[in-house]
This record gives sequence, C-alpha cells and structure tokens, in this order.
Amino acid sequence: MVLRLYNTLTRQKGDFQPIDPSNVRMYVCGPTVYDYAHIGNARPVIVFDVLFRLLRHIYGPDHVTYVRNITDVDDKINARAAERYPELAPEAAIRKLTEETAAQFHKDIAALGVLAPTVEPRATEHILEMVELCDTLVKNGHAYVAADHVLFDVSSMPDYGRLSNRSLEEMEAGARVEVAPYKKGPMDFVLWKPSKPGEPAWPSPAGIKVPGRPGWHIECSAMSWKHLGKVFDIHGGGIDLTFPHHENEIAQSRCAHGTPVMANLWMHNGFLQVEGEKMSKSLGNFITIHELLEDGWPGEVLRFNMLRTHYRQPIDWTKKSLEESARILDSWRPAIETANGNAPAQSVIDALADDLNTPAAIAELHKLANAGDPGLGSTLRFLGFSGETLRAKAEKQAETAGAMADRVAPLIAARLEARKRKDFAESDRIRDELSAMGIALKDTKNKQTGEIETTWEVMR
RNA sequence: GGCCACGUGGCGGAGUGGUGACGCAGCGGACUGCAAAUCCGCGUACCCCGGUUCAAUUCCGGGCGUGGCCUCCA
Repeated sequence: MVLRLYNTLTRQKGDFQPIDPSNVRMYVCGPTVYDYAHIGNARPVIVFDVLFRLLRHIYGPDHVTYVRNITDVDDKINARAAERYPELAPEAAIRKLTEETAAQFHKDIAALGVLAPTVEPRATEHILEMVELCDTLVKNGHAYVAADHVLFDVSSMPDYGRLSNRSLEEMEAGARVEVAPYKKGPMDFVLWKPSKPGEPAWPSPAGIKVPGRPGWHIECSAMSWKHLGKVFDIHGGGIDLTFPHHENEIAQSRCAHGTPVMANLWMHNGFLQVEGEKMSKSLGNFITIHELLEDGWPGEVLRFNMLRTHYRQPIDWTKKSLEESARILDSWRPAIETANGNAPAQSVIDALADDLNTPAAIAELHKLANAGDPGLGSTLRFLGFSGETLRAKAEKQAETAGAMADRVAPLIAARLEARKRKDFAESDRIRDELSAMGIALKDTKNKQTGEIETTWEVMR
C-alpha cells in the first residue's frame, strides 16, 4: 500500500519511501520538562502516535523505530527549578524538577492512549555526543569559538533556511533581536555556552576552558544521530518549531555529517487555539492535560477530540467539541469492549494513508458504526482507543449512582406507581425531581411482559 | 515590515475541475400518556472581486479576515 505524507521540505504530498523498510526511523521533538504539559503539547504526541501505529501496521511492529526525546537541560528549567525549590542546591533542584515533570508528563499522556516510543532519550544523557558535534563543526569550519561560546556560522551553509523557506537576507532584515557582540553574523546561533555558577555544567568542547552547557537545538541533533543515524526517514514536531529549531537542527546535523538532508520527510502539526483565542497564560486560557483529566474528561475523549481535525489544520479547542467527542465515544464504548482482535478496517487505513487524514478516518468509523460492522471495535483499538479511560469514567459514574441508589429507587418505584394509576402530573413531577438530582430516566417496554421498565443513569 | 498557513451549511470538519463526505445540532415520522433514549427520513454551505476553462468551491491573481513564525512557545 502507498502511504502519502506532506513534506514541509517540498511543500507537497509525496509517496513515503523508507530508507530501510526493515527499520523505519522517526524522530519527534518531545517536551522540555519544566511544567505541566498543556493541551497544545498533546497534539504532536497524539498525532505522531497515530503515525507510529500506521507505520507499524504497514511495515511491521518490529520494523519501526520511534524516538521522542525529553529535553532536560534548558534555561527555562534552571529558572523554574530555582523558583520552585529555592531551598535546594541548583543541581538537586533541577534534578527534582525534571524528574517530577517527566513523570507527570508520562502519567498525563498514558491517559491519551499513546504507545511508548521505542526510545525516549534524555538530553543530559547525550552531552558527549553534543560535545562531539561541536568539535566536528568547529573543525570543519561551520562553527567558531567566541567568548567561550561555540557558535554556528550560518554563512557557511548555502541553503540555510530551506526548510522554513526564508533567506538569510530576509531574516537579517526582519530581525528584531539585539545581536550579541561576539557573533560573526546576526543569525549565527549558539551550540554551546558557558555556565554561570549554579547552572548545569559539563566540560566544554573546542578547547574552551570553562565548563558549559548546550544551546537549544543541539540536543536533537545529538539524540537523533545516536538513535537513528545521520540520515533518517521522518522528523516531526509542532509547526512553530520549523524556525528556528528545526532549521538549526538541520544545519548542525548536515554540516557535521556532510549529508544532503537530516531527515527525508519533515512533518509539522498545526497550532491550537482555545475557544477561538490564542492559548496564553496572560489570557488565562492555558489548559494543561492534567487539568482536563482532573475535570473528568477521559483521556480517550481528548485523543478523539484532537483527531477530529486534520493534523496540519489549526484546531480550536472548545468545551462544546469535547462534549460532542465524549458523546460519540460513549456510543462506541460497547464496540470497543467487545472488539474481536481483527485487523483494522481497510477504509480507515486508507484514510490514514492519505497524509494521516484522521477526520476522514473518523467518518469511516461512523459508517462502520451505522452499518453495525463488527470491525468498529478493533479499528478503534488500533487507533489507540482501548476503552480504559472510558470505562474508568463509567465506573466512577456507576459509583455515584450506587451512592444515590437508595434515594433514587423509591422515587422510580413511586413514579411507576403513579403512571399505573395514570397520575401523570405526579409521574412528571418525580421525573423532574430526579432530573434536578442529575438523574436521567429511560423507559423501555419489556417485550415479553409488556410492562414498562425504567432504567436510570447519572447525567454527565 | 518580511515569510507562512488557513477562510466550506447553525456548529465541527473532510474532499473535489463537472451528481457538494461524515458527525453534532435542527426539522418530520415511528415509539411514548407526554418526554428522554432508540429507529426511519429530510434540508441548508464552499469569504469577496477578477482571470483561465465548455465548466471553479476546487487552478491563477488581487482584496478582506483569522492564526502562526521572525522573541529558546507543540
């Protein structure tokens, strides 16, 4: 089968051809662990999980290597650690923060139904590779040392800017940032910088005497190199990373390894808004995965809601949409739970094979559901809907129901009595009373006896 | 200011050079004492202005609008 994917490098869809079909290699930029992951962070996690599942389906589960890193060295981390744990020594505070945040991240995304990546490397475990990259780049003339920094010389790379489709002249003309005096060119970026007291520090590359720490960007070049090689198949991340992060990764990796590309295919997921507005802390609409889960949204509902929009489109994250997702998924829960382990429906695979068209795939799921196709459940499971978080939610509701049963049962009995004697005013009054308690009734006629039977549930 | 996306019915959201998915909501019907749930059926859309074409929502140009990047934010 043909998998077609949109490539940011070429700005068009193309047939996916892995370098080695027995080992398809994908790298996705993971979180910088300094705070709760927000719902925007969840998007690439979910989107590339779907791609991972699709690749495993096509090439075999043992023939796909998915690397998603954790960046645990960064200015934001240092600042947050000092702020949150002022009583600890910097090193201990940083370790505590990164470990806690990484654990929280894992907990959050576990609810989203994502498979573990094949490898989840940490930046701090790849300092030696970063140092080696710096040394190589200085040696081959693509980087220079200035003021104890190692800087990448963008003028040494003729097609710098190809991914984000911008030229050096353009960028320099539009630059608003003050240029550090030690830079040769205004767009040169930091590969390595000296550490101030209290900051994480390692022996520096390129003969620099003072200890230092890596710049942004370099960690991904190091980790992808180590785990996937100098050139690999797919590199993914949020669209905001296109520039400068990915552009600079490309520059470092290609110039260090002398390769024409870093990854053949670059994929970027679109941005997310909240209730029609940009998500930002100042607007107070910053939503973390953790909060949504705490509010009682099953992780699978978050996952489904995310996949209802194509990954490259902007998505407007709204409560209304979440509610709709929850309703749909609830109606499919029985199918998930009785799934027979069959292969996923081909119509859904075909939709995904067209640049991960998850909305079209979901439309196909609806068609399966409407046709009563038994393949619905197994296809949903394939897509990462195990039913676990839905069941957990249902059990919680059942618990609430259990606690209310003593109060509800007599009312229902009284209502049935009232109905029998055709006292509908009383019957409706009781129904309203239950409704006010958050109880929804369902009347069904028993086919054998012809009796009306009433079931009830706690409203969402 | 430069670069880049996007603009489809009440809402969400695919797709296509020529019979305009799918879901939610809505409407009609069945069922019901009435509802809810369920089942059956139904309608409505391609931002604006030009151009190319036998034919454009789909291609091209311009405009307007929204969003993103250029500020270590996915």
